[in-house]
Amino acid sequence: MLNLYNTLTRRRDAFEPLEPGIVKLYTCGPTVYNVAHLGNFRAYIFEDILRRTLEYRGYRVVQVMNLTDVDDKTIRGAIAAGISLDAFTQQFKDAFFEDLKTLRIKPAEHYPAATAHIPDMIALIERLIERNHAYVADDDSVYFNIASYPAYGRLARLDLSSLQPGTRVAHDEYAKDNVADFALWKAWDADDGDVAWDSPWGRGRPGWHIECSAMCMRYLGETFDIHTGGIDNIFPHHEDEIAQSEAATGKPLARYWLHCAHLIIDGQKMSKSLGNFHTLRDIVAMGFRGREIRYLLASAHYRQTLNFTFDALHAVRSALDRIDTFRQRLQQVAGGITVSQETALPDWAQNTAAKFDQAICDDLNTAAAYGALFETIHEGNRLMDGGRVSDRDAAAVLTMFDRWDRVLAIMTPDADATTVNGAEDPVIAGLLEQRQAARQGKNFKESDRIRDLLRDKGWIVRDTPAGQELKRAHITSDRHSLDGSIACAQ
RNA sequence: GGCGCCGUCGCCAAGUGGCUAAGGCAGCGGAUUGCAAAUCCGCCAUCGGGGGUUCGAAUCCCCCCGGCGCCUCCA
Repeated sequence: MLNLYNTLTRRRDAFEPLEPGIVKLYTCGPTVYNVAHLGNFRAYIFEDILRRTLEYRGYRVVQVMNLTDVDDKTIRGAIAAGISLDAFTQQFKDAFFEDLKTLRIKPAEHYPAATAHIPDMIALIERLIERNHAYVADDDSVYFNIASYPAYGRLARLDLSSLQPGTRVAHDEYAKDNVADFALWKAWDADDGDVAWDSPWGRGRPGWHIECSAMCMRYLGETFDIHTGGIDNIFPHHEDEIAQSEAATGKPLARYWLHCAHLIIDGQKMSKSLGNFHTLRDIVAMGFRGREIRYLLASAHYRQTLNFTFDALHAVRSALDRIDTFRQRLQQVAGGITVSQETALPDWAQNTAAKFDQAICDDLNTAAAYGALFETIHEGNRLMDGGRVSDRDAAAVLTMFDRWDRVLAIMTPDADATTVNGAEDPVIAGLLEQRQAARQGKNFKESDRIRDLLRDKGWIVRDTPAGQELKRAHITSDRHSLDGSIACAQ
């Protein structure tokens, strides 16, 4: 059984899809006015792990992630750049998909763009007007009438009567009947430049929330299973989505609402003014890998504020090394044999296998799942030291790791980071040969000199009973190692 | 002012009423190694502070201290 914490009920609810075997999932995506930052990716990794867990549990998943390509920020950005809205947002859409790959995030089935669904939004707004849930104001904008929807505030647990207007209430929204009413359609104004669509209410553009309602219903139906986003989306975005969708259809929109907590940097909110604002690209440029960042962003439970630090990121590298070393060791013991998932696990792995499943199915407890992973590694190493792991057992554990990795996606090194045979580079191969000869002749001074030389060239060599092994050294530059010193090998 | 979250070993982080408080990183001692590396063995926290409930609390309640978030377009 899979339990998921549902913001709607504020409990961990047993998950059961509407339609057996298939899960319809809507995940709030990026506003493409900028390159996404670490906080955004914390949420997308959470959603990826949710998706992967559902698949792990045997469900087929239909996931929709919207791309918000029209709003105040995208319009402002396009005008500032002097290019069309489409051209402006396209570059960030491209960057977004590249970043998803870097982080091993599985693609969704659909990535609808808001600008491609304006007619759907107009149709939905018309439906709301017909049902008296929306009205055209004097400024030719259309607003949702909150007073017509008594359940408003149910998700965020907000008491409407106590709602105080925040500082960001636009001054120009005087046309609304009620300050809490929100825009479904915004009449064109000069700040919009040439961004506008025709509608029954004149030229204008959609409000923020309506795109998600229109697009989730188009791709997933009027009621679907899971809707996710960052914790900050609970109000107003998701609250408004529920109001306008359910007022239009009379049916519940999504049955499970999951929200991911924020990320902080060194205990502080990530912000440009504090100088701790990082995009994924910034971190990659320092020499860290997507795999490492993914591991770190999934290392805390998704409903817990995650403290991102460079110390922690360095620690990840060592942890991943431990995983890699263990898997290599298992492969050696397995000696090339592979087994199916049905093959019985050795006793020592059955225990942690159960722990892993329990953890991941308990509201996606990735931190505890990592615990099970490392307990397996410890026990496996211990038994392999004693020569008490058969080839078949090693293969079975490798198969289990592969299965776990369908959820975690952190086990395998990047293709360009895998151990390379030194023979591929004649210089390196030559040095290895020289070192081998020196060691055979007990000339350890010379062998140590070559080892240092290799390290300077970016390779770490270690001696094993099977001979020399070469690993690529991993160089990063961040505030803790600005000298570009060599950290652990990848 | 309203609503909500959090404070667990040097760092990251599980655990939310009852086995000796997971796990990773770092550190210390030992085994192993020509030296390293890897691995193993051992060591390394009583849970922000105070009070209360309970046979029993890191886990529930109250107060205080500290940090974070939402309150109309921010994941």
